[in-house]
Amino acid sequence: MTSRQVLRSEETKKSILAAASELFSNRGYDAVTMRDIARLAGCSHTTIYIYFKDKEDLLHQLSMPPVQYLIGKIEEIMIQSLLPDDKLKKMSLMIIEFCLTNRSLYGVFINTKSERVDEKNPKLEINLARNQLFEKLTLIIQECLENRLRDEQLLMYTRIYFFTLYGIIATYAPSEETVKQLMDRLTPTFEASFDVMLSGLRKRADEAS
Amino acid sequence: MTSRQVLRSEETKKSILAAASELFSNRGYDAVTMRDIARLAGCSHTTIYIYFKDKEDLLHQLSMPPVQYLIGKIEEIMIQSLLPDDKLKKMSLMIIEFCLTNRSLYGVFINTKSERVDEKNPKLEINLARNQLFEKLTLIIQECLENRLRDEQLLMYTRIYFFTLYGIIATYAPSEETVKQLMDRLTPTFEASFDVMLSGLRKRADEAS
Amino acid sequence: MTSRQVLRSEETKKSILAAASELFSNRGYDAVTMRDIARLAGCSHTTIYIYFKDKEDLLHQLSMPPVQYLIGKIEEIMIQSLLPDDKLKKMSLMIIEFCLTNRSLYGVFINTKSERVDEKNPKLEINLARNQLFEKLTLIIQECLENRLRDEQLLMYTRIYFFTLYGIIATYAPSEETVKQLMDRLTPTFEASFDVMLSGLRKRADEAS
Amino acid sequence: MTSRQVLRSEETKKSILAAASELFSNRGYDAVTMRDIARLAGCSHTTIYIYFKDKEDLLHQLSMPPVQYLIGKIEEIMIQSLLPDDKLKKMSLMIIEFCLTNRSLYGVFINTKSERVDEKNPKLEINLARNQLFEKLTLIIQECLENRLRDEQLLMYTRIYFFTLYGIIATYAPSEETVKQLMDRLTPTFEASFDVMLSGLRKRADEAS
DNA sequence: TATGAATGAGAGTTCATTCAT
DNA sequence: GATGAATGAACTCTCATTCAT
Repeated sequence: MTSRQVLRSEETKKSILAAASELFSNRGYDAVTMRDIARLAGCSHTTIYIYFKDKEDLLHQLSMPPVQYLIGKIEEIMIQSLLPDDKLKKMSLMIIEFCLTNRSLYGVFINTKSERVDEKNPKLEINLARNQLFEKLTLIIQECLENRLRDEQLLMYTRIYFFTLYGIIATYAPSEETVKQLMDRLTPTFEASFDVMLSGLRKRADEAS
Repeated sequence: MTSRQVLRSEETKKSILAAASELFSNRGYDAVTMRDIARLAGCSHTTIYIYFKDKEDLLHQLSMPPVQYLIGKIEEIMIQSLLPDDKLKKMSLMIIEFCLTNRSLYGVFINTKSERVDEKNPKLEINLARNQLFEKLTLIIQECLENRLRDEQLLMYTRIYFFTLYGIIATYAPSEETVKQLMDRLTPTFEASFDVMLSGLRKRADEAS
Repeated sequence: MTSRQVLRSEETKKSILAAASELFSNRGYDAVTMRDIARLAGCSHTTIYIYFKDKEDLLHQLSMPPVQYLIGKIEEIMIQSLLPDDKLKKMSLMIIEFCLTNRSLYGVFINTKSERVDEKNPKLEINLARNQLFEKLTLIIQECLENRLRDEQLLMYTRIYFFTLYGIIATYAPSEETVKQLMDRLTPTFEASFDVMLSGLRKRADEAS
Repeated sequence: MTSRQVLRSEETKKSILAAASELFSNRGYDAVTMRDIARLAGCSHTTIYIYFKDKEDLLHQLSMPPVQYLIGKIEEIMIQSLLPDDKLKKMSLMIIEFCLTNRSLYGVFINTKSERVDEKNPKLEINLARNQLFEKLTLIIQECLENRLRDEQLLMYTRIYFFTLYGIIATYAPSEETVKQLMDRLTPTFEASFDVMLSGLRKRADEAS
């Protein structure tokens, strides 16, 4: 195989992934057909089967890279010199935007039959990523609350914060508005949510100590 | 029509509803076929069409009664002589328990393509019910915050509270634990969540006024 | 069986026939369901099977009486003291109106796989009736042309006249207008058609003799 | 795509069209199922959907080409140097032969729920074709009657002529004889019909002027 | 590598008909 | 005699997937 061929082959695979990503996001996994993907990718639907075992495999291969990207971004925020509260807000908005951007995938990302959001020992790679994210969230929340929390408290608080975050995502994921529309319209509401959470958590932490 | 026939007819309908409920819960509406339901209900798939116009009608008939029941229960709480905070907590726990009990339907209940959770003018009866619930929530939150809120503030605060509630539900709905197990294990966490939310909302309301 | 029961039984059968007749006429045999018929007849769909072997049997039992009625009417006209031309016109209009009234049945009436419209030796009773009609038509046409025609000529002329008649019926049978609307609107056209045909036939008969 | 593939594809499509044509002709559109067609065509029923959007599309693709062919032939006749009467006869015979050749489709061609045979503003392409034919008929009839007719007269006369033509077609379409047999046996009758019509129309036109 | 052709399984739904009462 | 309950066969159409080139 010449390097030209390799190149072309890789391009085809990329275009399939791009097409699938867009379609899954906009219409949901079930509503998208292999032919839809092929049409948008500019190839035959049979070509998809050269690169991917089946439709599900396509979904799986599709879900990892964006998550990795998100984690990278989150790590960048972690080392920025910002107030903890601002870090948490920035990170939260980023997670929301990410999940709404990858709407159909957010389900895969957040929800793959994991009994508890804090569960270690994940079965799928995707759970690994989710847990990484949960850890980062824990870290920042600890920072925000000035590291006064015991482990079990911290876990609970992170869970509580996570509920709200997940609630936001789950509320707007089925919407048919674009991510931009949603974020433009709702960012103030989201930020208010974070404020409320942080205030509440602080109050409780103060009372507990 | 003899009473025996009536009885048999009612039993068939019930068994169809039971089968549909179970299957929708476990696999989701789309993934379940009419033939699946019939098989589990122990009848021919055509029999379903005697009792239900189509698949969607089955879903609707399935989802309305429990929701009506919930609303009744909530209304009972509303008129009890309790502290506003306790009413809100009781009501919240009840909604969570209800949604986890009717797992597959909670999606229908909360999520039927409604652009906004606060939207008026609903197209389906199910939306009506959801909006009723949202209104009750609004009322109690206003009470909790001593009626100091302007409308737009109140709306935002209710939404924020709703996010957390929905987040809890969405987090544990996919779990395979029984409702009882989940409630026993997590009620303290849920109550902590409500506390945190209320504290946070109060703080913000104080600052705003 | 008491006479009261017999009476009631006959009424049920009649109401089924009436309902079927109306529905077949308006919507066509295939588009009508047994339940449609039962609903209009005011009985259960299973009751139909007491009186009729199946749907087709219903159609057959349905098609004979109106045809008999038509033939009776035609015979009345035959013995009236009218000019032959007027008889022919009256009879023609009557046939058209009849066929449009019994739209779905006219097909059965005129068209049951009969190779030739003049064929003797019919397989079905319905063909018998049609042939009777054809004979009457032949008689009047002979009258109109002053009995000058030889048999083979007469046959051809009747056929030709029949084509026009049948063409009219076949043209307007699929229409969704009511019979009354059609007859009101088109009677002049129909009468002109008869005139044209008669003139033409006379001219040709004159030349031949 | 290799030429072998193209060839095979075309053959499949042809075999589907052939099968559909035969079945529609013999049993009528509604009574034929996609699986019937597939069985006769020697392919899977899903294959049909590769070449045709749905059942109706199949019917349409089936009916258009022959109609176009007929119109072409008619136009050829229009410009030949023949006596008007001979043109009309030739054209009429051609239409009859065409309709009998495409028996099942003649219904589609002539009868697609068109309120009036002279209606302008057609919804389907097939109606367009039929109207074209009606216009040509009108033109020649005007010629035959030496252009003496007013529009409304001409319209009525064309309709009358059309009735006869349609009556002939409708009479012999259900026959199981071959087209050749029918034409051989009946052409004299058909020609006599045209003569009668023309004589009659002329007589009436004379009297009216 | 890539693709058009082709398919089997299966979806929701309808309907004439039979069964049990 | 009459009916509600129930069903099997069949309908059109879709889709993920495989085959042959």
